[in-house]
Amino acid sequence: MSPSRDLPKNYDFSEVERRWQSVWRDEDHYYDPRSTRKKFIIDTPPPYPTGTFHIGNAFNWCYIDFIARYRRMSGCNVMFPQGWDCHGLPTEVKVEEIHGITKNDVPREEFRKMCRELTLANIEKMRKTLRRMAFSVDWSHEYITMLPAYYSKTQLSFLKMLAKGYIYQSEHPVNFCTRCETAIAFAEVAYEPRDTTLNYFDFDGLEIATTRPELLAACVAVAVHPDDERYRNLERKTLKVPLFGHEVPVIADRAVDPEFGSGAVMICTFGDKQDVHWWKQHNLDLRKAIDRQGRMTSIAMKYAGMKSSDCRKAVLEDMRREQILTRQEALEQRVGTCWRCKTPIEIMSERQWFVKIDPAAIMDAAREISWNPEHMFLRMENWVEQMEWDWCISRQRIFATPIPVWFCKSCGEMMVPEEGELPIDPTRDLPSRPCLKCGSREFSGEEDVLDTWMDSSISVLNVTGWDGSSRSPLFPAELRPQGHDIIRTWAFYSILRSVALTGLKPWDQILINGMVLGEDGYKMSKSRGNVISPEDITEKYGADALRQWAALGAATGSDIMFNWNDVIAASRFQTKLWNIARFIHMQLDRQAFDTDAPVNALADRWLLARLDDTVRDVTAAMEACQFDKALKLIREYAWDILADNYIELVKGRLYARDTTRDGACRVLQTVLDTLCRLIAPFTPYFAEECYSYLGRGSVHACSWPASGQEDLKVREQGDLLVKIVSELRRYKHEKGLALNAPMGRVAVFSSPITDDAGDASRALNTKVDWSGEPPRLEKVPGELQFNMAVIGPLLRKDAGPFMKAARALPHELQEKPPVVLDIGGREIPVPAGAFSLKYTYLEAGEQVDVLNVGDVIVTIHTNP
RNA sequence: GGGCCCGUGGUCUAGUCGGUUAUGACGUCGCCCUUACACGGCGGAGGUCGCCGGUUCGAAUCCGGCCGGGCCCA
Repeated sequence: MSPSRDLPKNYDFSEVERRWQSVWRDEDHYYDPRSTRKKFIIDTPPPYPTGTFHIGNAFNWCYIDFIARYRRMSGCNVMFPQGWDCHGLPTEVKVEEIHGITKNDVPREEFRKMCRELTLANIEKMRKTLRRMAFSVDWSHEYITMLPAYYSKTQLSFLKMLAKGYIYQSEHPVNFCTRCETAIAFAEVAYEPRDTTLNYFDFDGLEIATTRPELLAACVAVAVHPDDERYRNLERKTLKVPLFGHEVPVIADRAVDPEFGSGAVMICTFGDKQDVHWWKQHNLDLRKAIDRQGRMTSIAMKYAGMKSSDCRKAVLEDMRREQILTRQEALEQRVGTCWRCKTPIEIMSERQWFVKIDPAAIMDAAREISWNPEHMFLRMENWVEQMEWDWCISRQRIFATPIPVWFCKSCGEMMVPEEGELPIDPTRDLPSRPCLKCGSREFSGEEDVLDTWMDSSISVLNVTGWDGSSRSPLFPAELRPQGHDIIRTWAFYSILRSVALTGLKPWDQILINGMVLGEDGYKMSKSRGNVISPEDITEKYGADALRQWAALGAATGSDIMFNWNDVIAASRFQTKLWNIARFIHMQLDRQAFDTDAPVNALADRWLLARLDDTVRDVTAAMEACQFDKALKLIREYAWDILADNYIELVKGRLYARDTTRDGACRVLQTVLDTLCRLIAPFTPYFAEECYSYLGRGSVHACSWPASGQEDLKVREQGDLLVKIVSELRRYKHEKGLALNAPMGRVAVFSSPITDDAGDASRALNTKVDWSGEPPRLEKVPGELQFNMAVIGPLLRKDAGPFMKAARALPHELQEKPPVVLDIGGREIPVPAGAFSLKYTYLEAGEQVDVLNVGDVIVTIHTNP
């Protein structure tokens, strides 16, 4: 049964998108575990549930959805899971804000419950946006990292890596945020420019410059450059630290910059990363002057208990009073800060948990992955090459996956749970067995929790069904899509964990998308006021238009500026295509046609040949994730080739009463069907609506169109036909004739086309005669035209002299080229198609205007 | 300071392992309400492809240097 083909005059995206969203079923996008089709698993990024799915997420998801839909149509069994990366500080802060408490005011479990409730509400809001955008998510594979089903896997992965020796605890300098009161990893350190003061002071007779006077109590040595003549006599001496009085050694090290400050540096534990190096290298003492809350410790003596910033002021004041502060200079420096709260980080020595980093193994796996765009691989390489410390995975927070270990209270032995007991919270649960070493039943649970990246870096193991014991047949995944901002975190940690737990790369391919910038070219931010949400756009122009913007706004991997113009252009394309569909259905309904009619007319065969080319090129672009190219090709085909050229050319035939229109109807039906399929991954609502009028079910259940053999002859002849008609249209325009006005008789000579089924004639509203013979006109030889694509590669250096020699030939030889050509004493063969002679024509007998279209000559009789 | 990316008509952008007249969109100007579409059609104007040098018969494309912008990292 055929549905009504009475397409509404206007495409109402809002009504259409709402309708199909309610019709589509989640089950249509489920991965089928029993299927024998080729699997295609996407390790999608789990967003942080802030409650808003922003445009950067939407951009990222558009890429994923284009691929998921394309792969499904290509016959793959696609898994497009949706994860939520829940744990972390922002939620803790938000909960404290909402409830007006601090995390220490309520029991840990109570606080976690508040975090979970907020997170679930946020997830629900974000799901709505995902559905509105028509992302074909497999909701049966949704995962939420804060729920036991997921974090028991995080704990399992911890135990596995602990058993394999990847994880250890150690007292080691770590980056520490004193506001969040937790250690953080290097990847979480953001560097920011700050104005500070460089303070010169007298250090037991030696001038020292420091930006951190508050760390004087933590001073463990003074360093100078070994070649610095000024300090030659100081080596192996000790100096007395001002205000504090302890003795520290003077050491020589080439890493000291003699140009900076006074050329003498005080080494503190720890002012910066360089201090850590010196401390290790020279076996220096450890003096902790700042505690976890950022307050001065007892070694700071009279300054103990002060905040470090107050201590800094007090120390400078005391230096001034003792007249040892000699001068101060303004200095701009880059300070490491906590990426969440922007508090300057301190480097502190603390007992922490670490994951060993094996750069070689990680790079081996990274090299096996195909990176798109390729140069993104370099970002990974650069990051791995400069890794210096292992990955600190312990955090002193609450809303996170607990580290699943206990310590025996009597002997200190570490105890871990059985795998079957997971998940556990060691601060609440107790081991099922007594201490293996001493038999005690008294334990203290580890209070530290895991870095959130420990959750998200096993996303691929989770979706491929890893259970800790064996490798899942679904592993590795086919694709990891993500932004370039998290290569050093998520991509890096995922590869590390995959190598550690399975010995394999996590994915075959990684596709990197750029960042979304505001309309002004800057990063979107509330303070700048350039934020645009996906809902702003879907309300005005619909999800399909937004999706087109994502595809076409930038080449894959590049950053993309948001641009209303592109969204508007996208919605116009939909309007255009809608009108094309309306026109086609009108023609199909106007008069019954034979659906098996032969397709003979040149224009009809040409349209199919061009469709075939388009399918081939779009498919190649989709395979390479070049969505801009793919969508551009589709638009060109629909708008230029189909609407502006083909339809204009065959309109007359379509309006005819006879059966010459049957072939065109048949072709139009095919083309509309194929176009809907090609556009389906990009504009799922629009494609579905258009396709529904064909009465062939859902376009999303269709197969991706296949391309056949290229038909070069039909393509060339059809291109020529279109070119001739468009040249004649321009001719009419220049003569001030309306395009449908009658014009003088047209004759085409030297034409490979001898029959166009009368299409040109009807389109131009005049008689058109086709002839393979040359015209009987007086020819005047003109310019010689060279085909550089032929000449260049064949003749190389000889190309220049060759062209010169060819130009010097008499016209007869230019017309019919000789076999060889003499260039300054040497004879070289003349390649086929190297050049052709262009003619101008004079009127002969009757008055005609002449157009040259390639090698074809078109005459127009000025008197009809 | 290091690594990577980018610089193309007024604006945004394609092309970048060399090849005839440099792609498209928006804007702009002119003509056309031709029975799918004026959210349309046809035509035009507008470019030293950041600058300088090199390689080459030929460079937006390759190489070197410089200038400017961005991202990441010291």
